[in-house]
Parts: sequence; structure tokens; C-alpha cells
Amino acid sequence: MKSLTHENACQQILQNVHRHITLDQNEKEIFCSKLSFRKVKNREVLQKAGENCMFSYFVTKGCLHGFQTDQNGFEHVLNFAPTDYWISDLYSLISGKPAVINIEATTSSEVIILSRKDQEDLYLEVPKFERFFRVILEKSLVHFQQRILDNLRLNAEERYERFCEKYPQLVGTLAQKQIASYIGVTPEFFSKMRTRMLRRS
Amino acid sequence: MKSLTHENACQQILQNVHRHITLDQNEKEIFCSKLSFRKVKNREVLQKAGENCMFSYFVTKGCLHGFQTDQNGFEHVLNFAPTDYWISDLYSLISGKPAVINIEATTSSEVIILSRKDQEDLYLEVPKFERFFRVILEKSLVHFQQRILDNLRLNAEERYERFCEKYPQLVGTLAQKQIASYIGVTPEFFSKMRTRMLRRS
DNA sequence: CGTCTATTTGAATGTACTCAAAAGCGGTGG
DNA sequence: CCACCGCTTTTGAGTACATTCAAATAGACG
Repeated sequence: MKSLTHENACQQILQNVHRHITLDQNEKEIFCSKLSFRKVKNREVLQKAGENCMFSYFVTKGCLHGFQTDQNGFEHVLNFAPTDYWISDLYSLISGKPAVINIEATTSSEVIILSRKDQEDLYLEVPKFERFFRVILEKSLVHFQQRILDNLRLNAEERYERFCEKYPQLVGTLAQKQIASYIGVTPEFFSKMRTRMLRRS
Repeated sequence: MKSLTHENACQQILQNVHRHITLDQNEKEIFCSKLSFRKVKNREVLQKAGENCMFSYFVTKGCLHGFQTDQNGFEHVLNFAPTDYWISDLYSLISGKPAVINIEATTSSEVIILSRKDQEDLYLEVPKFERFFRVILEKSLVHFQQRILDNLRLNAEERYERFCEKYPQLVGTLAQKQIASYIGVTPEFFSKMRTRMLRRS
């Protein structure tokens, strides 16, 4: 018997899944039986670089982010995962090698957890999920491709504007240094750039 | 009845497909019946930005690349597709909106063409291809994610070294300005950087 | 061989970084 | 409730990496 929170989370992810595939009652139950649930505190770590990635996370509330830390201690944000987004270290998940990114909450959050093994089983038991994740991956790929082109074409101000368009709900909640690290500038430069932009408008 | 070239191309793509899924004779025939073939001259255009993307291309020989052109006429290379790679404007393909990238041959090449419609039919007729493209997309996503992190972490020299590791077979055949545009620097700076690196070694 | 484009080289410039220090802000414990 | 601590943000000066513009040279292709 599941708690109300779990029921709600299941409803939420099923609603998301149904945007791309249609499941019957049995398939829904198979899927939900593989999910677990967790509250995550602000700054809590779900995945450490160097350790094998064994889970995919679906955010039902709050926001996580994936990042790398370089030899100088600088963080580089690969992605933010607000509500209804999936996040994992895909490299580690599909290769079985140690993770290259860290996953951490940017605010107190709630996530659904799908283990690597359960995900593989799911593909076999309910092949529709091959399609589901194919579609998710396509969208994700388009997003990352656009980001690469933005990084090639745009200067820091323009990249920040893009970020604001893409994640309007995050602009107010994230630390500036996290946004700076996503668009690829230092916190100092980001701060100066922001005052410059505000002065103009 | 197909030409020998077509037979060879079919064998090549089937061999590639079999790295991820196993097809029986009937499934192979369904798949191959949807493919067409084409030789592409150096610099020939397969996809123009602004026009709807109706095809995915699989390179059997040579190399294509996808790029955007900005308002100053500068090209920004999203990806190279050497032998055994797929390339398309995924954004346009899945959204039905006008393409945002151009696809062109970097050298005389040969490609297999799969239309958007045939690809969709293929998913329904041979659902194993959902898995195939899911796996392809996963690998592609990991590659683009790594590139984003490289662009955040590394300076131009290091990005060039990465490029050389990733595409050793292309380093000799591409124009310098194409490599420059992939790693995100001007051709002039790339030229200076290269002499600097050669002087050192 | 001639034309067109790519590459090289140099000087001046600009965008973003580094280092250092001060100010702001949030959480925690007395 | 306030004071303190640690972390984030701001500000400034000096620097570095990469761009721009211009001109010369080299290469590719018909």
C-alpha cells in the first residue's frame, strides 16, 4: 500500500508518459511497481562523479542539476532538471563506467527513482517504453544541439537571454553562480554583465 | 532489382543495425525496401536551413556536416557525420518546422536516405527499430553532452586536441576553417594556434 | 594558367578572466 | 532576537585569450 505522496507522484509521471504513449491498466501497474520515491534536501547529492550511475531520476517537485567539477574546483553545469524532467549520468548509465557528472538538488525537491536494471526490464516487459524514451531522447538531443549552436554563435549576454527564455521559472530561484556556470562565464563577470544589462533597460 | 552499389550499401547499414538489434530476413527486407541511395559531390547540399527536413541520412562513404550560418555569414558546425553515422536536422524532423541547420558534404560521399514517413512506418512495422534508434540517440546525446562540457571547461587548444582524438580520420581531410568552426574559433586564430602548437612539439 | 578561396601573418581591439577586497545575505547557535 | 560565520555577490584593476580588419601568400580546381 502506497502513501498519498507516492500515489500523487505516480499520477504525475503517468500523465507525463501519456503525452507520448498510451498504457493500459496492467502496463501502468508494471511501470509504477518499478518506481521508488524520495524527498531531496537542497544541495543533497544524488550522484557523485566517479561512482557508477545506477538510477534515472524524474523530478516531481523542485529542481536538480548535473555538473562537472574541474581541477581548479570550478563547477560546470550540464543541465537543470526542473519539474517533469528526467536526469541521470547517461554516459555512466549506458556504458557502465564511472559517472562523469554530479547530480545535486538546487532546491528542496521530490524525485521518482528508476533503477538501471528496472529500466532495462521495462523495455522488455513493456516495449512501448522504447518509444517513450526514444521520443524523450529526441527532444533532449534537440535541446543540447541548440545549446551547442548558441554557445558557438552568441556572446554571454545573449546566452543569458536564451537561458531566461528557456527556464523563466528558474531565474529567480537559482544562485547567480549556477546560472553563470550554465552559460559559461565566471560569477564575477556574470555579476558585472547583469548590472550592465539592468542599467540599459 | 538493385545495383551492386545498393546491395553493398544495404549490407553496410544492416551490419551497423545488427550491432544493436537482431533482424530476421523479413524485417531486413522491410527495412531495406524503405532505403534509397545517392552519391553526393563535395560541397553538395542535402538540406537547407528554412526548408522542412524530410530525410535522415546514413553515410556509407565520405563525410557530411551540419551547420548554421549566422547574420555575419559565419558558419558554425554542429556535427560531422563520417562513415556509419546518421545525420539530419532532428529539430525539423520531429517538429515539422523549418530546418535550422544546413547539411552539406565535406567531401564526395555516398549516403542512404530514409524519409521521415518511412521512418515512422518502420517504427510501426518493425518495432525493434524503436530500440535501435533509442540506442543511437543515447550515444549521440552522450557525445553532445560531453561536447558542451568540453566547451565550458577547455580552452581552444584543448578543444582542438579533443577534436583530433574524436575524429582522427577527419583531421587530414577537412578544411581548417571547418575544424575552427567546430571548436568555436575564427580561422585566423586557429591558424595561429596551430603554428604555436607545432612550434612547441 | 588564371581565378577563387583558404591560409598565414600582423597590429589593434574587445570580451571575458584572474586576483583581491569589500559588501550583502542567510542560516545557526548563544 | 541578535551576533556571528560562511558563502555569494559586487566592485575594481590588471591581464589573457581570442577577435577584427587588412594585406600577403599559398593551394585547389576548372
